[in-house]
Amino acid sequence: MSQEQLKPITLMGANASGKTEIALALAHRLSGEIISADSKQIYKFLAAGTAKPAGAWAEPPAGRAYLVEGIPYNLVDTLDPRATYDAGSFVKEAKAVLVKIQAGGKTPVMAGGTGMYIQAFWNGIDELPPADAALREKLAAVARSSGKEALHAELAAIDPQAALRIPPGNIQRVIRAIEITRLAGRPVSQIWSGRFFNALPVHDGKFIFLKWQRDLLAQRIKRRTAARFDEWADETRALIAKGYPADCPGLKTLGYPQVLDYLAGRLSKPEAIRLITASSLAYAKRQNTWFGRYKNAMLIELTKFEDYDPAAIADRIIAS
RNA sequence: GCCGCGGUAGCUCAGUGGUAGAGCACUGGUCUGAAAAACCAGGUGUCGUUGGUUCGAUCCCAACCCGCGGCA
Repeated sequence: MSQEQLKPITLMGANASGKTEIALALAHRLSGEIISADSKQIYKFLAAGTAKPAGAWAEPPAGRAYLVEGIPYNLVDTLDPRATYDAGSFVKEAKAVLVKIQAGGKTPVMAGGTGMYIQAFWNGIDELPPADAALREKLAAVARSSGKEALHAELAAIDPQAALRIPPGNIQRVIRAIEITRLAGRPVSQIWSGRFFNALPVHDGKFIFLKWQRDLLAQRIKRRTAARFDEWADETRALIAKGYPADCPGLKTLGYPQVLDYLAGRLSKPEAIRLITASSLAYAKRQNTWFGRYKNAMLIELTKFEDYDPAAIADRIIAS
């Protein structure tokens, strides 16, 4: 196996675009292992709701692995839904996995739809203070009592540059900017190096963006949501029965709030499916906007259903 | 058949005698440890149809069409 063949393949695309099947086809052909770049499939017990690839945990002598079609699928099904996860953790873990895969003489295939994680992985992220839940809650309380504008003004007072870049309505980012500035002791705008944004990802290997024509993707999402809804409802009911709070990080995932509303009788099944489909589509739009920036990615456009042939697409990627 | 209510954006609806607006949807975009998150921008229209009154009607009047409810 040459060094060239051990270079990673990064496969990006919106939800329901069929990345998993293509990644598996690639792994079969290249003797590869998959690294999932997905902020929600990382959680245990969220399967139907996150379209987690169906697999099983194996405990071979070589080590514990989640296997899908016999292929190790890394960074899925490992985290408790009560735990938080973030881009920094992903970068650290994914880098370790990448090294491990290559050391084993296999080809890493990174597949996922979480653009921020993929970008953080390739561009790196600046050394920033980690999240401080207590501080965040304090700042959120300020926004609740005095308003978002007041919190934004607080940011403007300590870092006018950052305040210009972040709209007052985006309270999450306002809080994060204040958090960094306070914890680091200097303005966040001076800490941002610009390496994360303002640059195309400096990737190694192949860099692929799988893009469906919108109306076709809408049909795929609609079909998939309806098909797995009952299983999704069972899964969610079981989580609540196990004592997981409805607002824990794992359940703060697209669609679960609607499923919870359905379980509570606040939404009918067709209505829940309609709402979930709509927000999945909105999410797909954001994903495509994100990946669309990557002019250095190989674009695979799917404009009819027949275009989706995982084996053929895998061959095309390998030949590129 | 009669009575009542309604017909305005893709949907649910607000509104005015000077050609119209909200929420959601939709379109484009932003993004540094919550990212399946959190945001920013954009109104896309035969105001059911046809007449009448008026300088001017989406609004007032009449007839008609359609929907819902009630009475027959």
